[in-house]
Amino acid sequence: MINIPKGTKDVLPQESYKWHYVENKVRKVALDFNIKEIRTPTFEHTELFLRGVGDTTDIVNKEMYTFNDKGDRSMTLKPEGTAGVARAFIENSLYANTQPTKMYYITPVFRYERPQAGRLREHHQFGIEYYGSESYLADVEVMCVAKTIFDRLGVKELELNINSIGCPECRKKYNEALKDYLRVNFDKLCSTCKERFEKNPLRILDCKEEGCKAITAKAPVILDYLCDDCKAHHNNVLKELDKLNIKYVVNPHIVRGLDYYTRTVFEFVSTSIGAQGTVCGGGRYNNLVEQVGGKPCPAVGFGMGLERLILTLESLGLSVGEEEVPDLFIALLSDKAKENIMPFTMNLRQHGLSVEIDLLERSFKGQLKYANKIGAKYMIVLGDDELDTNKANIKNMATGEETPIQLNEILKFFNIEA
RNA sequence: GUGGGUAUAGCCCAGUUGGUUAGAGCGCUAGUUUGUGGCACUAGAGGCCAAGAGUUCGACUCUCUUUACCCACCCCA
Repeated sequence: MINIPKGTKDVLPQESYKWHYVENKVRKVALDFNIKEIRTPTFEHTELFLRGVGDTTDIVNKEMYTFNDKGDRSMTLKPEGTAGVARAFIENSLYANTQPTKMYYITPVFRYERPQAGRLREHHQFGIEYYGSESYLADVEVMCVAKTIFDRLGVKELELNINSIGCPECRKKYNEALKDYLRVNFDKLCSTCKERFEKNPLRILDCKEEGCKAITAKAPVILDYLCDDCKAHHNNVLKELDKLNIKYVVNPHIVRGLDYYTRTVFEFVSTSIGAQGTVCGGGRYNNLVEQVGGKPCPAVGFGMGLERLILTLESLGLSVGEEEVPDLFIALLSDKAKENIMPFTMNLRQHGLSVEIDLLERSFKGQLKYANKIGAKYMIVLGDDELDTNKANIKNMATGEETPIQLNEILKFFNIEA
């Protein structure tokens, strides 16, 4: 028996409707914001992620599915959605069009991690990318997209955490201040944080070790070190969120794990789906395009984990949609009916009616049970009487109510033009 | 990579201090007199008890190893 790779999941026929539900919701929200879909390859040159995501991140260092193709090129299954979009943006000269360029994607992403609740080796993200605007309005609109999705799905419990990690200039100053502070307590830091100290001291703020948390609780806050422009940008974002009545928590400790972020970073966090509660994470990445080889172009966006989103809906008892069921089941009662059933059924289907028949040659009673089992909305019995008179009863399976109908008026019954 | 937990029917689970034919519920299939499903009742199919080794007269049960899954750390969506 060959089984499914660790950390991956089958979406079975009886549950795929959940995916259709969230994907449809999310696509409709994108449409309402005039965001267009972009599809990029599942794998890219490894170099793209080294430069885009950043070679000091855990994602790049130890979680990528990297392989050499037959031409000995190093390829990597996308560990996140943004880098590929940035590459496509540059490669297809989308910067030459009228800006901004607003794009969304639904894509699998791959990270070699230890699976646990809400964490998989292959998961799926909905994400949006706004290129070409430096304005705080773009940051706010991006957050509004996420908020709108949650609102329409009925999720009220997510907390929006927001922070600014400034631009490279103010971050430099802050890093110095932070290091000065941490140096005093260096011995008390955990071993991984000691390593982070030189490479990426910001990450220490995100450490979950009690000892480190105690130290960082009183650490200097980056918001106090922002340059005037970054400060103004951040304040404008918050002001705008206030106007929109979007609640948030300014959390100076959130630091995204991808190196491309600048200024705004944010997360929507759920407390109901286990330890991996971040359903949506994003922010601004003004330097990404340049880092992967394009002319500088500001950008902002987010990624949203669809598995975590579905988990959240289910854990909160919210709708995840309904399983698709056939409109009509046709039960057979005679050989003559059997001879006619296929053309009869195909005609209905070709007009867009979802019709099911028995393919196992069951007994009459077995067919009715089957019709019930599959949740058919309506049922008709096709026998010699019906074929001779062209009349049948159409039965509402939920209520048991039967309505006389002409066999050639089934489509009309379902309000479908013949 | 580091911890902890679990592994018996398709699914969720029982299984007595080790004792011979391994159990329930749900689901599945078929019936309850032959043109009407859902409920109820009856019957049936379906298990190398995760794998391997050990202890024992005897192992689903005890020991060890392996594997898989789950949860947490880490990281992140």
